[in-house]
Amino acid sequence: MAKIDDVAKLAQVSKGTVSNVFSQKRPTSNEVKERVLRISKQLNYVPNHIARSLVTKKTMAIGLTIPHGNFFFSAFHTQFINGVILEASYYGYRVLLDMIPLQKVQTPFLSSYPIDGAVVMRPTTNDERIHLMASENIPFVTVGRVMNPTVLNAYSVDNDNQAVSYHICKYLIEKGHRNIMFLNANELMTVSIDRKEGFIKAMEDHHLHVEDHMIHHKPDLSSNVYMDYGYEETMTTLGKLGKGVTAIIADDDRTAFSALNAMKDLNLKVPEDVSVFVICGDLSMMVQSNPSLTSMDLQPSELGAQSVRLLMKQLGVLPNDFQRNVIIQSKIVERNSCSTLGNLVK
Amino acid sequence: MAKIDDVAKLAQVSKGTVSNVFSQKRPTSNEVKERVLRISKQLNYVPNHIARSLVTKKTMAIGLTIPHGNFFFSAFHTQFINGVILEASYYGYRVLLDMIPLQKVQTPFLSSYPIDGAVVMRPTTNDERIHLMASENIPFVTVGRVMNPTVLNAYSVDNDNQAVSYHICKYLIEKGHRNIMFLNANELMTVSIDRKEGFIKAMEDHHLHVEDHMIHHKPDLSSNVYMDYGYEETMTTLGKLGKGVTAIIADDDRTAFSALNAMKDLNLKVPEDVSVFVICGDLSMMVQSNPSLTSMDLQPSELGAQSVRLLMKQLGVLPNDFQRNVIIQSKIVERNSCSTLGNLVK
DNA sequence: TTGTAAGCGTTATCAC
DNA sequence: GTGATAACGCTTACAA
Repeated sequence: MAKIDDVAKLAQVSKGTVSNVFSQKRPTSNEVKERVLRISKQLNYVPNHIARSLVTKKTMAIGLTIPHGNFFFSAFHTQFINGVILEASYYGYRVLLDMIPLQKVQTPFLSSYPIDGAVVMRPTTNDERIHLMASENIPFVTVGRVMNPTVLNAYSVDNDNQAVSYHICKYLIEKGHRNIMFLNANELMTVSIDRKEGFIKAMEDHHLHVEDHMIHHKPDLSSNVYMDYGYEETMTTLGKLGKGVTAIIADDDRTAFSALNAMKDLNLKVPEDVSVFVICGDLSMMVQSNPSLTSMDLQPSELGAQSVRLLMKQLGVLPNDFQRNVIIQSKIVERNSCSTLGNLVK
Repeated sequence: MAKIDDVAKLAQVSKGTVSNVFSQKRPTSNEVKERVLRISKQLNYVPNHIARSLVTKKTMAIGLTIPHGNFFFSAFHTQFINGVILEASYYGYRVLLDMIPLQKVQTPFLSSYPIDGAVVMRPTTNDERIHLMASENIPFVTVGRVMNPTVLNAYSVDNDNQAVSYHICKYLIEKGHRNIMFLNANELMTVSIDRKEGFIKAMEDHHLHVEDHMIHHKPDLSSNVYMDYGYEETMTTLGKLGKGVTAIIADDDRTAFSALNAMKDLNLKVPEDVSVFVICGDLSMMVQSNPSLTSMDLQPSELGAQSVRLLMKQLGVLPNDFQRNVIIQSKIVERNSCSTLGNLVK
């Protein structure tokens, strides 16, 4: 591999000049620039990324921490990651996929973490990854509200999750539903807390009582019913217990799918018997199912892009306006899975 | 951030010794090791990854090239990526998510690529990413057979795709089906070529004629019917054209889902009227659908792990036995979506 | 087993 | 606008 000295020698300039041609941190005359570039191509030279990093102290990479373990991407994750990669590459940044190491890192591998910043997906209450970032002084942006008591003023992007569930609930109430089952995300995730609040608030604002059977939480990843979440809840609440639920709000497409299957087994029709609302699903799955699923679009790829932009502000790549929290708009996309209840009696 | 010199000074050893304690490339006395480690912890010192890379010429990162653009992960991808990350972290390697840059890299960002090797997912015929790797001399492993005419002897992991479709087809034929529709992957992917051959071979081995309506290919990513693949094909072939298909083989869970929807709209029952076989789907989706879906398990996470292991052999991390191609076993998982045809008449 | 010192390939500083 | 030269923080012969 050709080095900067080789190019400098052949182009008859100093290595400082060659450096400037590539980094564009200082102007160079066109004549010299052209010659350097020509020689570089000829020698197949490109600056060594590592050597550059050593002196600039920038790795030009950001970490993307995703939930670890036996984890499955939903449509939300996929689109989010797409947004991150695209936006990062726009600023010349690479994306390092990043999990919390399951076992402790072995000493021979131990070293500093070669990223300039990180995007932390879906923090939990008192998230250990966030502690790590904060203590290592790595700039980071979370997707979802941070609730670590020791970490204040974190940068984050998020939907207004309280509003999300509030509006969904309101939407259903206005269609005449008053017995709504909410299949919420995992209890530890900050989003689920906000959404629960929004749900309750909407109910109370409409003078409806929130009963126990109305709110469920997705079990832990490690749980063996994790993949089935939505099925049992639907079977039990709508079937065995006969709670008279007329509408279901599902946390994601997978959950909706499970609920839909349960209703098929219960011989319940959507939306005639039960309305279904999906919070953030895979477009194709929602459009293709029959009926197509009414949903709340959380704009995951926009969340991804904005989280990178917020990171760039911390890194000084973008001018920092010190706005620490970005809220991404969400909006209801009406399809055919929610119906108006005929008899609007109380 | 503390540096190696700070630790050396405080521990009253040379920096070479400190280096050895962390890299474990040379033995150190327990007494010294313990002292160095203690001081390091005290100063919060860890070796600088970049500086180490500069001299060792290893970045301890591998690239994972995924299809770019408006792309959606199927269950296959998710599990595959899980396998890669887990196995890579086992050897102390990090994973750089890697897409072909959509626009040409701008000069100020131009530099060498900081990875030691790469895993290339699902190569196409004459894949440009593979050309890039080969010309840059970056060790790589493909997942799926390489068909670039200029790239010989590439390392790859794969299922025996010809056998995969052969066995599926044979399985269905032995259940009495002779009019089978195969919703294959994209035509440009090497897997689809192999699978098509296997399908045809199985048909011919059983003296069945392969007709035009039997083999379809997933459209290009850019196509606006990409997400719907399976729906139209099913509607047209089983509905409008009335070709008398009794079994469908779907390339992935999404495709199966579309086909299932089409059949619902056509008032066709699975498996009574039509049998459905999924090549590699999301477990939960297959188990939860009604009926649960019979499928071929391709072991995606094992593919991921093995691809990393093959890379490690090229990088000298693992002893190299020069076996360039690893075949991962696949096996049929019978569930309830395939039925035996009653009348086994020709 | 440990210390010494020469790199690794850049960029940054300071002259000119 | 360009050239010399000292960092950047580590590993690795080689010597002891």
